[in-house]
Amino acid sequence: MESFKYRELQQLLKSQIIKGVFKEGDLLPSENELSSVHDMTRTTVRHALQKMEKEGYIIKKKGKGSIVNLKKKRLGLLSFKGFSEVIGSSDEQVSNEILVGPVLQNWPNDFFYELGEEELSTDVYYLCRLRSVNEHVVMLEHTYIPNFGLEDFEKRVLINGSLFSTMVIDYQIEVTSMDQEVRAIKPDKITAKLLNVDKTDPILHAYRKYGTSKEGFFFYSSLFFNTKDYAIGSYFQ
Amino acid sequence: MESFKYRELQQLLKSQIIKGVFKEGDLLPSENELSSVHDMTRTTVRHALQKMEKEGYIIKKKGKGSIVNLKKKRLGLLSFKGFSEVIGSSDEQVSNEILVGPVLQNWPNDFFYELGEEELSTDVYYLCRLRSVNEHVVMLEHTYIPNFGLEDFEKRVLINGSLFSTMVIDYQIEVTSMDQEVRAIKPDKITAKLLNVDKTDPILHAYRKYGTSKEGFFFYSSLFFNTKDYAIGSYFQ
DNA sequence: TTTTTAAGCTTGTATATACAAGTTAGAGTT
DNA sequence: AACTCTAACTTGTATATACAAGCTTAAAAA
Repeated sequence: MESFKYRELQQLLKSQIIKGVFKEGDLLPSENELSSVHDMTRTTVRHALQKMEKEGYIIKKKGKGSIVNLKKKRLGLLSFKGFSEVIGSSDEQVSNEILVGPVLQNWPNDFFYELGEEELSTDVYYLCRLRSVNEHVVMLEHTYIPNFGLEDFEKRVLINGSLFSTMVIDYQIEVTSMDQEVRAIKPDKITAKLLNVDKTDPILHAYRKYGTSKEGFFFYSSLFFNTKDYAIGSYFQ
Repeated sequence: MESFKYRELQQLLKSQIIKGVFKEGDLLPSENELSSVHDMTRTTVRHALQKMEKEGYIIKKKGKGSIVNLKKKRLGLLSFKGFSEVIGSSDEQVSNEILVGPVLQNWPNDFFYELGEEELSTDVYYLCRLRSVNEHVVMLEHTYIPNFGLEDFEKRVLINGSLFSTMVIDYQIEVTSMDQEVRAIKPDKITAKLLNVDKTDPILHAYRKYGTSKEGFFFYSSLFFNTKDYAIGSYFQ
């Protein structure tokens, strides 16, 4: 583990944000305060904050401060959009049901991404989750996480129901990239039933490969979306 | 126009990259060279380069230099991925047919995004394009561009067949954000015929709103994808 | 010839400092 | 009570400097 001052501050602030020490809309301590408290120059503090802004954790405002920003622009996160309103900020109810808890198993045959030798030599955590918005099922996700030193992963409870948050806080692994393939398909029988759609209804399918800050560590998802009630919204900048 | 040293360098390098002074894979001059040539500290040069890296124009490598990077990660750009190979880098043939050239017209009724008063008070350029890969039709795109001082837009030829490049070079307008809504749908009769799919085949649909560097200037697209032969690939970091 | 080493390039991290410019709250005025 | 303006905060831009660490190449050693 390389250890740089700016990186340590970054990790600290990030975990504080995720843990709720600083909440959505809060101001972080000022750059001057952070620099004196953590005994580093403001330049170093700014370096840390710039990285965090780039990753979407905060928004910096001149003359104001650094504002905590959790809902937007997190990498690979897709927000569900209603036809007129955005979900999450309003009073929509989002639920996250784990159908199959993290279980250690072998890799499936004909896996959807090509795997490296190291990956193939380990077993893999499989996780199946169902997401709903206002009682409407919108997403079915199959996740595959290689068992590279994830201690007691099957015993962890997902923080905020989020795999990403859990990885950052419990394992200091940051998701840094995402590669995705999207298609419109007709659902198979089981998927149709779980998503509560007719077998003639078109659904959306995505294969994903996530890259992380841990060298050589990737994890994978196969996702099915019901876009009848809610479209998939995404925002890039 | 605010004028900062780092911003001037940024603009200069960007335009040099787009004009081809520095090509894909080239190394930019080193930070020390840039700092002495343009009479600024390396810190200021680094500030400019960091912004450019964030925008995807370059990739910085420690010990190596700043590498020009045009093909990847440009905002809102979706690459088409074959089931095994990526298109564009290999010898796949991509064609871009304009079905309806830029024509000035009124806004359609019930437009898919809510429009501002200023936008509604102008007319709009409509553009309909069909993209194919190896004779397979993969995308149908309807684009709507408000006529905010776009001189002679209907006479322009799209640079590299790209609307984005044309806007940057001919009008100095940079696309800075993209908001998108995606659904899986059954095609209507006309769309099915254009995309060369059966009317029972699921296709992918997206509404898009693009934000630009020009205050208050947005443009819009409605896109239909045939994902039977090629999935939609995207990569984020 | 092959390998090792070192020098000289590159970017990355960090300190110390100064002034510019946006925001806000309170003292003083009207 | 309502207003103005200043003082004190905030982040943004910029300089000058130093050393660390990754990459490349060419000289030196095996």
